[in-house]
Amino acid sequence: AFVDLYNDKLIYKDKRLGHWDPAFQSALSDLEVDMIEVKGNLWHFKYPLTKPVPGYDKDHIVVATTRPETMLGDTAVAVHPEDERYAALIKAKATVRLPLVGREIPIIADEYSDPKKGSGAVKITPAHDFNDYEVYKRHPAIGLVNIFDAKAQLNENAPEKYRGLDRFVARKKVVEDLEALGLVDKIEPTVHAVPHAQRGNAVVEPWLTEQWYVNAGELAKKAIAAVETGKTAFVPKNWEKTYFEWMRNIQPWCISRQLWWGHQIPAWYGPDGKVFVADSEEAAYAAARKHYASSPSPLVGEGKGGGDRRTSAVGIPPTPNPSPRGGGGLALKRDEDVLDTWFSSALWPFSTLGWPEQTKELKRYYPNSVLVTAYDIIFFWVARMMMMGTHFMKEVPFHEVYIHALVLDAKGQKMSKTKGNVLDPLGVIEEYGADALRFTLAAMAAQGRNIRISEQRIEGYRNFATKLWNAARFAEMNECVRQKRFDPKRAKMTLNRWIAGEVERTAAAVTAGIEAYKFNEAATAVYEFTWGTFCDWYLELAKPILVGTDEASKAETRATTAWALDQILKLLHPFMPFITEELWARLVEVGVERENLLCLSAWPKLSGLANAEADEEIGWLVKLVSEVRSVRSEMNVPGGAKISLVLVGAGAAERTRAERHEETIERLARLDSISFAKAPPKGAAQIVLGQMTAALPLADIIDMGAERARLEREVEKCKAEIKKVDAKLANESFVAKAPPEVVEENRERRADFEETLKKLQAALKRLDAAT
RNA sequence: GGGCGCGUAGCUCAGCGGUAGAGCACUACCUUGACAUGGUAGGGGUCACAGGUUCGAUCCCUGUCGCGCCCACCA
Repeated sequence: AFVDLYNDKLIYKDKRLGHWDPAFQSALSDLEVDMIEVKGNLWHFKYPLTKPVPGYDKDHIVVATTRPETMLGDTAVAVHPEDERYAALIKAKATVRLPLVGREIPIIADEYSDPKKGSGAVKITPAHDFNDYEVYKRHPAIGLVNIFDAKAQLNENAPEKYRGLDRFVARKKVVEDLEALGLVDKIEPTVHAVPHAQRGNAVVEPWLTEQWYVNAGELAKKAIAAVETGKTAFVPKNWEKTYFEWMRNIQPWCISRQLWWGHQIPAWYGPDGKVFVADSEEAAYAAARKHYASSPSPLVGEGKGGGDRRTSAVGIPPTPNPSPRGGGGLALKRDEDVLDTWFSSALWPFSTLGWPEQTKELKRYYPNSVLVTAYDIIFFWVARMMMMGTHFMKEVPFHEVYIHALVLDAKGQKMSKTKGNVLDPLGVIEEYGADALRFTLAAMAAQGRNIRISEQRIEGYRNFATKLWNAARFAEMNECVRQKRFDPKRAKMTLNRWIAGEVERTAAAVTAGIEAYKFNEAATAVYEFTWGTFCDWYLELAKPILVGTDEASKAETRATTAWALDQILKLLHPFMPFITEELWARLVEVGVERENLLCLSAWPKLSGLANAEADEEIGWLVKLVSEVRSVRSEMNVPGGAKISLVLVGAGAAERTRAERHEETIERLARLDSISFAKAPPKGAAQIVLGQMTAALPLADIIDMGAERARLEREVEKCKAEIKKVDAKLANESFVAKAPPEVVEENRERRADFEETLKKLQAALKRLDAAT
């Protein structure tokens, strides 16, 4: 890949400023720099003009810096071309005498200087500042003076008295010397971010080095287009902004590293420094021999090879050439640097599949469907895979990039080995189980947001696992065993029809959540169903049947329970693989054997199970039981007190339902009996349920004053709701402009509240009559 | 300095142009036959603030304040 890119002129060697770690004497990039806020000063220095300038009333120009020692390497002072304060200086082509050094340097006009900052004049040190280097490239005439050696000590380009000094020692000395000369205008304290090398913590120094670069700007074009045209899509989509932001401002990618591990760069240098990039040393020699045969004999000697880039600027002794090779006295020297690890990582989507051979695997698995990763790796890896993939394979490496959350510590800090705030997953698993941890991560994986790990949530989901285990145990105890060829569509009982429909809805929600990478929605759907629907209602409603004597109903309910539990295990398996697999096996210790492990079983695809009648009937049942429980609790009916329920105004359907589920209702609402009547008995608590009023005769148990207060509260709530809806409906523009179904919905809502209100008022009246 | 994002119940967080939700915590009751790692019922929110768009804003837009992350060497 390196050779190909080189031949396409997309890899080149360039001398540029780079981050330099003086402690390790190597060029830095990527991950290796930390910005640290540091207290420092902003020193304002006066640079004297070499001669007075007409139209400019001072004899000097003020520049400011946070790194005074760099002034020894200044080669210009820049002002903004439109800055009127300095127009005369530009017009006169004025120069200043660089203090301490004596060099005469020009005042130039460049857009880089910002008239609003400091004095509006900025010193230019092209060899030691990135921005200044850019200025230098626009004004090459000013030249460039490198004043540091590889250890960031002052070199021979600095005045003699500073040579050999460490940069920070020199900083103090320069300031002192300028003060002695009266050239310090002022000193302002400041706080600024200073890049530190992560290993060793040395302040990084911008330093001229020769490195290998990839023309990332060129490669980025196709990678940008691929995302623009949707060939590759980010999930969630907002990460595309980040991707574009980076790709459109991409800098040449420095790929050489001064490390002794890694892929060595396949470049060999002839004695005159001519570079031969080739797949192998043999090929490099062949190319070199060919080259030198047709051109004048190469210089023989040392120090001109490409491997001595560090010596070109400062005095590190050149490495001796390795032993000559290939005969004929021609000796090539291989570049000592290695490739940035991200270079080979960028090739990963296809190099792992046998590329450049056109293998079966490459054909089948490139492009990939989805890359799953975290956002902190978009720059380093995703973007580069996109560049290399679109370049070498002419096709994106993957169609989707799912950016998942980062797991942060309890304080919301990114976990890092360096900081030592890493939560050990093994410890969590030891305490709560791997399933609980996994479920927690899924449940908290809302898109576009990080996860702050919460031990309480993990504990909650551990409890959920226990709940599931106990539900399975209940099923086992009640002989709910798997039936071969069981079809929930053929269930006759409303309860079983209902749960089948609920399973179908849940399966659809879980599937949709997973497919959209909304794992929290999927996890929540299966959690709510399992606990809130299956355990809290279905199993409770099934109990009377399971302990009853109707064998046909019992059989159907057992089979349905076993089936529903199997569906739960399947839906839950991606989130809780261990407990579900275990239960999958245990549930068939008696009964029909499994065809497969759970992890190899088909994902539920259900349809046609929903049944509106069943939904309505069970919904009614749930409501009735809940309301009775609520009144019992609010009225402080003692737990042991058995009371009876009188249904007033029940229609035929309600009567049938009440009779069919009599035992269930009695059990769940803790009732003695259920009866029907035209009017409620005296001294009863009354519950309005649609057309029907449910009365609980409690005269001798509870305080009727409390009942009156409870009903009045209900009335108030009802009135408040009606008032809200009325306000809406009275608004002409609402009725005219809102969608008709919304208006209709509100009318219905109003009618429902009105109905309930009437019934409540009637109930109150009866209460009054009774007391 | 540039970019991205977040302020919703006490806490941790979902959600969303038209009835404000979960878990934990809290209160009361319940050792009922799967489960006290449980059950039942409840209390608790001007959805940061201010404007704007809209019939209607927690949700969309703008601004302010507070917080976080990423990128950027320092005049």
